[in-house]
Amino acid sequence: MALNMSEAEDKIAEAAKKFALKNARDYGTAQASIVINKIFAEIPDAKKLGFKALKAIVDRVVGEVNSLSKEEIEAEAGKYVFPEKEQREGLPDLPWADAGTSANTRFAPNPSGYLTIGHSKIAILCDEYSKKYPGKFFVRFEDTDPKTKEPKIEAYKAIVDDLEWLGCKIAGIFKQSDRLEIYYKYAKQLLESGKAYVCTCTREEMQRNRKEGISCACRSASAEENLSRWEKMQSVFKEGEAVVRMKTDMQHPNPSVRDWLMLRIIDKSHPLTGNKYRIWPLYNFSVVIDDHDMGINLVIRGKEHEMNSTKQKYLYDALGWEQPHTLDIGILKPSKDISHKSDIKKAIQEGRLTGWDDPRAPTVAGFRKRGILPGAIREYVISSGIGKNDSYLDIKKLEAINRKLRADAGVDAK
RNA sequence: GCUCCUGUCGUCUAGUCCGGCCAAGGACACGGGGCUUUCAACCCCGGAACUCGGGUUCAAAUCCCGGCGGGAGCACCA
Repeated sequence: MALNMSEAEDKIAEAAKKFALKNARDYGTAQASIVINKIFAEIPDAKKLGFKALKAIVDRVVGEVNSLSKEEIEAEAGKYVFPEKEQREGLPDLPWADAGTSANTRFAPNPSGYLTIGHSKIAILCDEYSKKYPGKFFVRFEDTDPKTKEPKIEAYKAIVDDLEWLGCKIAGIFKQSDRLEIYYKYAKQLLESGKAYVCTCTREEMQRNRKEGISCACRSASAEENLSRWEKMQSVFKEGEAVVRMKTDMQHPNPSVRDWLMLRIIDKSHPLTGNKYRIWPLYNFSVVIDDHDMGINLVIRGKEHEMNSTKQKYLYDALGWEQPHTLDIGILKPSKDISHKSDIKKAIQEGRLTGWDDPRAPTVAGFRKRGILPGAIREYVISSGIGKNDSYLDIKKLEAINRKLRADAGVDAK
């Protein structure tokens, strides 16, 4: 038998000995199945040999190794070098990216308050990826609802300050309230091409139709009619009397996808534009226009937006644009009792916190006052990854990272 | 209810796409020891997990089916 041993078999027997020694050293006795796995993983030729033949070799070698004394195993194993496990550094690679990819990202807050730790996770991830794949990171204020989400003037600056403190490299700052003419241009284009229509049904009728998958008469109106109705939206129609809808699929399983709303009339003064405009875009419409306009190819957002991709796909197709790549991220919540911006607002009102920058507040401003370094927040965010599971902030871990960073920087040196 | 997403140590996670270098790695927390006048920090050591049940395979955290748990969306909000 020994005379017929091929070169491959020698190689395998040698590898088996090496793995068996390591296995015996680490766990007391070597196990054949573990050794076989390692051989399959490291020696491609092993498959050619066939499982039975391989097992015979491994069984023999494992038997020999297990008959050795502890000292002998230790000595023999010491002759080999076993690589340490590798730990990935930083953020994972983008599966679709290659060496020349540049990632253009955006952080799109509503200017209604200060940045929480949850927001900063998204912002830092955007910034990090636009650095990892050199591209641009934009800030875009989504302030298109002066009624239910009234923008706060101070917030525009406070948010930018927080982002800069966090070390984000901002390539440009946009406000959607500056961009209404652009949205109108595309709305008209869509109306002309029959991809969208002005709907004058009442809110109740529309809700019922969507729920039941029924197309209303507005849907089949001519382009001329739609354009004329669009003009009337500027002044004749009252708030709630007409909206612009995207033509999607009235039979879509999710009723909210069925001919979703693109623009509506709001007769309330906007803190930035006053009464200049009264037709305001809805989120899904303005987002698509802006992302395309700004050359965004990587959208990083909270996973609650995941469903919006389905809606937006119709718009991208209608305009002939390519949908950007997306990363839907699990929400990083400050703690069990304070998990949302509104909880912080409430705590301030009730006097439990002195303000958004209270050192106990889970806001960027609060952490700053508390002595947390921006680098610590970034490192924490990066270590928490891009998974879709929600998680609570592990404050002890953040503080541990912070301690280490402060020591490295000599901040607390005596 | 419908549509979609998700489930790894106490916690946050790596690994899952492409099965085998995983009897599952790291960090924080915890326990023990060291150092220090004490505490903290720091150093060393240790315990600690693949949601469950089937299937495929020589081999499953990884693939397939089902159950259970968690989350999101179903706005003229973003």
